[in-house]
Amino acid sequence: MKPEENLKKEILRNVPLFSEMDVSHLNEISEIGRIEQFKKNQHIFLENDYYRGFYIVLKGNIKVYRISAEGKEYILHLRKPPQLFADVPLFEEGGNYPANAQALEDSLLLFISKEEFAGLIRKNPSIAFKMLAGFAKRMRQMTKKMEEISTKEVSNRLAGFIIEEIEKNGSIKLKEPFLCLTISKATVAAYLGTITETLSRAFKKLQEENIIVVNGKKIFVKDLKKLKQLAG
Amino acid sequence: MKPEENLKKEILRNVPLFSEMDVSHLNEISEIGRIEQFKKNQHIFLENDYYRGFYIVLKGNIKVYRISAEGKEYILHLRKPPQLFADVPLFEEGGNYPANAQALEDSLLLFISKEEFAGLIRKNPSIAFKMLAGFAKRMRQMTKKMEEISTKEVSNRLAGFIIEEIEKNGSIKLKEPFLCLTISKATVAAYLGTITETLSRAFKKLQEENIIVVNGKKIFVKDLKKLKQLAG
DNA sequence: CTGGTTTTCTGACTTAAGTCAAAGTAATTT
DNA sequence: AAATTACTTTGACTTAAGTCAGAAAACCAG
Repeated sequence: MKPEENLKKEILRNVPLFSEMDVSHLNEISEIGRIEQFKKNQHIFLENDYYRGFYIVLKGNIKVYRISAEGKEYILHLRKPPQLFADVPLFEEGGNYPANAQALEDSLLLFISKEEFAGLIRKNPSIAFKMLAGFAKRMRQMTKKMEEISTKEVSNRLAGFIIEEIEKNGSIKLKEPFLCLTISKATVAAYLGTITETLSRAFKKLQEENIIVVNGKKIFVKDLKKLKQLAG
Repeated sequence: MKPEENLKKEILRNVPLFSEMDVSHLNEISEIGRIEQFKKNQHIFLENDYYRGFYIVLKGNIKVYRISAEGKEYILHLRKPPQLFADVPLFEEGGNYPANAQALEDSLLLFISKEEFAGLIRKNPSIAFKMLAGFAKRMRQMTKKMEEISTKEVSNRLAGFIIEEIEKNGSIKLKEPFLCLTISKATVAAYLGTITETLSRAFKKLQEENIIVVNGKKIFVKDLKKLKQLAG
């Protein structure tokens, strides 16, 4: 078996959508999915491309974004293993991708075509419920983010972002939580709905208040309590 | 049959979730749902209340909102017939309502308990797919709104809101589209992620540019092309 | 290592939108 | 209809965050 195959099975087990499947089912999913490699900065699809199916991130980091009429980039999601993206259009009328997707680093994706997925869900209708749970969770996250963008200012949103990240990497439990950005600060800015200059000043502000220490791409949390307070 | 019963059946036929059900199924849904009346300003549920089930709007207007730590109201959704609300928590772990819901006018709702719904979906698994389609549509709307809030300014968001409303009431096809607000401008402001003063100025701006004419709660669209352009 | 590119930061300035206070208008009650 | 209340608009002011331009730092390829 190719080394990729092991990674594929390993990750599939962690995809919430497939988490309760037994081995034979996982093998089946593994069969219908096609592994695709993308170099850093390479696009996976563009807005308005014909919708072929969705992706599961096996390795790397993907940004899904749109460009506004005025040319401003707006980042809809950042996706790491074992997350899905472009799964929403599976259940929509229109036949095109509604946004752009680009690899932020060399990435490995599992592509599942809409036709294959239709077959899979026909055989395992319980996947529909998994999907509903996944959608529900994301809607919750989205409403939270929407609320944040319209009621909080940038430094508060940054505080929230840092907390999310140290929760994900588990270091929130340590005495000094930390995080190492795998994406550029310009990307973080667009994700928080702002621009690099403003983000830079927000980082400075948090540093001046002795809440964090920034060293290039590394961020050390000095005062988690205050950080949480800011994030609200 | 009570007059409410007719309204109930009539509306249920229009709920996308139930749209393709045959009469016997609709009757069944009608059976399990309980009609509830709410006076203007009355609350349907509050944040952190125990989650009992979801609602279908038969008549009236409902706002689902949250209050931020600083006391700012943020409106998540405005719901009219035949829309659903509080359906997302059906598929989530936590057992509480994640927001507040309040009637903006005297309203009639159909309440469906989570237990009854679980039974319904067991008998008609196809409802899960309807639900997925509904969630997908809403996620699309939410991403659109999020993008708008973080990239456009208030007058553009207002333009978008007016277009949505005249699309919904059908008057967009007329020579002079119009809309009659059923909610206060303070509510519109909170829905657009801003405050009354700023909204008032945005209305003024659109009027000064001869795009709309505002007369109390009535808004007449004079220049749909420009309005669409602003909305982007 | 070095020259060049990209990314990030800083400062000066502008602007959209928030705050506060007050006046004006509309709606409701008695 | 008068009075009370709620909603909306206006004006003066403040502020968060965007723009533009340039400096500094980090990253990479030859």
